Amino acid sequence: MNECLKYNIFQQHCPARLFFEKIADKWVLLILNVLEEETQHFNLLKKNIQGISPKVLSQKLKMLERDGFIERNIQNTSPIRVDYSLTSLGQNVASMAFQLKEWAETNIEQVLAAQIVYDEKVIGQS
Amino acid sequence: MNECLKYNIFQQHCPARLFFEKIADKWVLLILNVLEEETQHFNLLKKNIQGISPKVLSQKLKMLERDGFIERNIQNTSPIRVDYSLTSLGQNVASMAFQLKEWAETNIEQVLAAQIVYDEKVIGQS
DNA sequence: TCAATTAGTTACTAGTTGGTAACTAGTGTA
DNA sequence: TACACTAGTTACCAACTAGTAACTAATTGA
Repeated sequence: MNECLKYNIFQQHCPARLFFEKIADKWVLLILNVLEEETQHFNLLKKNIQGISPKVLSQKLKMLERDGFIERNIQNTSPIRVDYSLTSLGQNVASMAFQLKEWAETNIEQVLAAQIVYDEKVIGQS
Repeated sequence: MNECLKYNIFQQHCPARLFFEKIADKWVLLILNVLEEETQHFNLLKKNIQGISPKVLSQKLKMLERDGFIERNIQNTSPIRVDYSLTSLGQNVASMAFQLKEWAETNIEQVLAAQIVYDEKVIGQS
């Protein structure tokens, strides 16, 4: 292990590892991607991230707020509206989440092609 | 939804979404981080990624190979050794995984500080 | 008064993930 | 012969994660 680094994600109980595991999560990265585009309120997030349940969305938003990634702003409109926006800390991670999204969308065909090649090879072996 | 994009991770059954969910995984991102540094064989990976079991490591490596991210090279040494290395496709994702690792290790203290602030606020409210 | 919209919460359940420990199988060495 | 090292695999079980559906609570407008 590297003695120079105080934090090391390869060490099982390192705080950085625990945190890394928390952001290496599909819902978290999807939420950050949506917020990277613009501030959104609860129902808008739910609508934009197809398949997320209000329970999970609520849980993840709470976690992201606690970690200092997003801000929760209650708007005095009626009916009441709660806006979620990225903090500067959150923007850093969100930009990485965005890179991952862009990469996935533009390279998925290469991945699908690789899968076909692999599957044919496996069938040939059996 | 954006009509110009063929693939969109926000759509629940889009291949890009399924793939995005697959790489948004702690073990996958940890493996890619280790391989980003250098080619490794099975037991070395297991040793470097503290806490991973041979079962999970084997499953994830198979998946990564199928997706075209890593190459599995059997060395004719004795005892036999299997080297895992990144493909050019894998290097792209690995570099993003590396950014995430670096970010986690350098910013974890800010996150821990934010958690303390949040927890104190919540206790104050109750 | 009743429906609709906001933002969630709750209880129950189903599904997925991962840990443990023991095992296979091939090769080399004491 | 027996152990060690390579690379996994397997079965069983525990724990976590997430889906469903119904519910709370406040406000507004018909």
